[in-house]
Amino acid sequence: MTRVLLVEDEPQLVRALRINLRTRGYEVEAAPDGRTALDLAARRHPDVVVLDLGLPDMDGVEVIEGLRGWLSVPIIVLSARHASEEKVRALDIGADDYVTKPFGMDELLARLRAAVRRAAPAEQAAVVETATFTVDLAAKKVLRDGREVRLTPTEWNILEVLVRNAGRLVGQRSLLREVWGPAYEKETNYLRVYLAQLRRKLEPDPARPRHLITEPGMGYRFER
Amino acid sequence: MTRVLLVEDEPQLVRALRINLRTRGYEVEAAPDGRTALDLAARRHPDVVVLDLGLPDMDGVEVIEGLRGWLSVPIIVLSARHASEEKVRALDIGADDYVTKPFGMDELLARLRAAVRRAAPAEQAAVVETATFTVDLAAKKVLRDGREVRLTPTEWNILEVLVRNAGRLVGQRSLLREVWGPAYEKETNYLRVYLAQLRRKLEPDPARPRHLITEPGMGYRFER
DNA sequence: AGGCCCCTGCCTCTCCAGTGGCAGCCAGGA
DNA sequence: TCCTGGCTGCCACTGGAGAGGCAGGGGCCT
Repeated sequence: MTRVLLVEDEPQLVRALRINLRTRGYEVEAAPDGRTALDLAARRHPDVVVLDLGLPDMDGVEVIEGLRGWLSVPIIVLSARHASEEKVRALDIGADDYVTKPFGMDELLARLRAAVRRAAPAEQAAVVETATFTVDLAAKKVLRDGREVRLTPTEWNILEVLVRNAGRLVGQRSLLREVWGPAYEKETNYLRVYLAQLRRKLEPDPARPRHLITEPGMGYRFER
Repeated sequence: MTRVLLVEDEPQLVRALRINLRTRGYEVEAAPDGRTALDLAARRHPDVVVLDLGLPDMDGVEVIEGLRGWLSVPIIVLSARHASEEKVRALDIGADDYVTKPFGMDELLARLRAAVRRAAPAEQAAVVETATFTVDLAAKKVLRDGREVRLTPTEWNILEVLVRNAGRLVGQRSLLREVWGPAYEKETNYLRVYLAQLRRKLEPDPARPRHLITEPGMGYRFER
């Protein structure tokens, strides 16, 4: 199911959108202000963000910037402002679409579908194999020697981020941000504990990891 | 360079868009009708398509359908029709954005940038090669003779700054500022130590560096 | 009530960052 | 010709940050 993060402060509009999205099979998380939005984005990992630029606590531009850099999902901006500079600014700092109020519900939904469709192909390659274990990203399963390995939610989240960036280094901060949220960027000890657990469950020789590799001082890397 | 396929039958609009796109560094292919558009798309493989729905020979919807299925680049639709059903239809059969005429040139260009940006990551190849080693900026890896070279965080930061400015001189102050921060602009001895370490790890003959070159009294330069 | 997961605290160990000392090279001046 | 000063490269050393291992408690969900 597609998760939508709806950032909007007008209750009626939230209500209307929520109903429309729900009936079309979307899961909706609503945030009435920027702070809540950033928090929810970190904790719930939406597939797409619908963002009103006129929020009570922060400038919409700040919200976009707060999301971009670590979240790559599409952002569709809603705004009452028709001015060209506003649109250009929002699009250039990372928004994917800009819809001016008042808007037709049908059009917004179509733009949402288009944005989600374009973002989708990125999640291909749902199965990644190594010499000792197999990760099925879609099914959320890990097999080792034909047997299923049980991972806790946190363990799975970490493994998922690393596998999606297979071969690339993932910095400690970005890993912490993706799994625990922006407030935990400095808790590097969490990583040590959970990487050790993952290695115990997955590596043939946990003392000499071949797939879940530490880059001292920088981060971690998954190698197949 | 980004190649734009511009499908539009009004000569003035083609002219205006062509000039605007050219000056911004895009390569422009123009097609006045649907048949030409499909033909050009097949032969020239554009990176993005700007498509007017009102064409003399075919319905714009057919053009979108003719492109989609084998071409995955973004399609931005231009149209004089504001009706909601039109937009929904175009977006649902594969368009990525829908801009109604008359439109602001700035806005169209911003939407174009957003569409290209979203499609881009697939073809990024942040890899720089020299005769003796290879730097992969995205994966944060350095290969030498097929083997991976381990760099410490500081070593990597320095190498990254130099490689991103390949061929250009990087002043001692700016290098210190980028790696250690503004407070360290005078600690030129740091550079001597770490450049020596990098040369030992990467240069074929560290005593006679070919890629990490000192410009006495000025700074350092990376040459491939 | 029980189980399990998340997080913490402690210990050990590795190794990187930064320091200081010294030698080589070059250019300019005595 | 020799000396000197500035810049660079090389090496050894040390403090400390960061990494892993282990054990245990608190809290949430079932």
